[in-house]
Amino acid sequence: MKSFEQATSPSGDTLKDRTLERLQELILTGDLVPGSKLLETQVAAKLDVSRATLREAMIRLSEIGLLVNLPFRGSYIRKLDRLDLQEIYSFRTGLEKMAFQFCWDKRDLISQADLQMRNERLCQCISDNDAYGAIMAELHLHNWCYELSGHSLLLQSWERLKPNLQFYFSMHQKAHDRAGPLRESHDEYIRLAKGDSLDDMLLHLEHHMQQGLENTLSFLDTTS
Amino acid sequence: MKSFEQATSPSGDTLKDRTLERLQELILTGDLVPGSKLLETQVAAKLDVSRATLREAMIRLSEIGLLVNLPFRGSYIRKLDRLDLQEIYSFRTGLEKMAFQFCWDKRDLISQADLQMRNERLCQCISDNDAYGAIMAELHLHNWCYELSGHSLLLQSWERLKPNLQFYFSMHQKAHDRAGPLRESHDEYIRLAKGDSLDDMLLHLEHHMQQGLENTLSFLDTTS
DNA sequence: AAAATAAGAATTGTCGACAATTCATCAATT
DNA sequence: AATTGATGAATTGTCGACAATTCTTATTTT
Repeated sequence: MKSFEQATSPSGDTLKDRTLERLQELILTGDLVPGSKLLETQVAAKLDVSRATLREAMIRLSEIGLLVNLPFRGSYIRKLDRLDLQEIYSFRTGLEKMAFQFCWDKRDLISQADLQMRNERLCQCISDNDAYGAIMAELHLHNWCYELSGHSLLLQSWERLKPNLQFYFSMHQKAHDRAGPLRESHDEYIRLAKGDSLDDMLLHLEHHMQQGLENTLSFLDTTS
Repeated sequence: MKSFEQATSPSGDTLKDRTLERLQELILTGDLVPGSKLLETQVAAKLDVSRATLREAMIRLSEIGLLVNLPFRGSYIRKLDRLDLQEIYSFRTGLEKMAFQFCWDKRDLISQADLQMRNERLCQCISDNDAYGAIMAELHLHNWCYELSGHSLLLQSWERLKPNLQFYFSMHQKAHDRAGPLRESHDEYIRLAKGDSLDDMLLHLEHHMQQGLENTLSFLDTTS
């Protein structure tokens, strides 16, 4: 018997899953203010689902880290401070280095063309001044190495981390309306990812991520 | 206002959490056979909780990977094959390498003494032929670098991965009643972890993990 | 006036019941 | 005989109500 198909997209057709996505969207777009408390009855009514269903969705969001649940005291929208961001970025760096190590020998012409396409989509969004699209395109670009690695645990970890990045990017963008964390700094990334030296790629990753972090960190002094 | 205290031990005093722990224990001890289906009504009755409470616990176990949930079709106890184990070990290797990179400069006499103690506890269990205790002691030993790293995302990832290891060790031990994956092979690990060369430690980690994997993989041919 | 205490309201945790979907059985068709 | 299709049972998904806990506010005490 074939073992269970890992659902490539965990967004099933169950109401709980759709609720999860909608709530996540509400958080990511900033409709729900970081630090504020989520009243289950209220949110359930807003999303037109029962509390039980909402709670099942909230558990997953807590696991991801977008929500902080205190037993009997409620769930709060995650607040990101400078330290949290540093953690996210350093962890992301480590994950992506792993991903490149695993995917390195699996690269071929098809996957390289795929990478190229993702980059072009990103550049297009930047040209169009489409900040939100650019964020998504950048994340999709970075998805490449995880998908290619064929390492489900690694991909899973990245998928869990990604919403946190998206969350911060949205916050950041909302606070300072021009898109911050983006630029054409991916040229080198692409070049090395197609190149022959894994070590160079890994080294560049550290630099690339560090720069991305500093580039975004310099703003975070709005609220303590 | 102080931001939310990350609960150091997520095992809160809520029934859902206790249920999670008990169900996890049932899986880890092998009372529930891998691949078998979990009937919610049945398990809920067995644990003497409502189905809603059980379901909330099961969601978390699905996230960890001990359960596989198929919408409308049920939840199954995870089945580990050779490939899964390889993934777990390679991911674990990457995580622990990250952990040592982060904790390296934080080592001091106190933490080194702590490491020593954990190793001695492991050796004690091995001497006593306490297989289960040795498994726990080994995991606790490896916890050291994650705790010391002070990196919550990293620690979290490890905590999520750990039950899968525990799961396999128990399966393994149940299938071949002598304790398999353990030995005094941690001497070198300890020595290098206390030493001066991070590179040597990282290199040894690859070796240490690879050996641990091979040591356990050689059995897995009981059921396809 | 400040701190401690106690009722009441509000909110989260838990439960049992109903709805939607899948699974098992068996008859009908080719 | 094998495949298809329908019917009923079993199981999961979803809901609304009750119980336990926390928060608020008023009252008392020092």
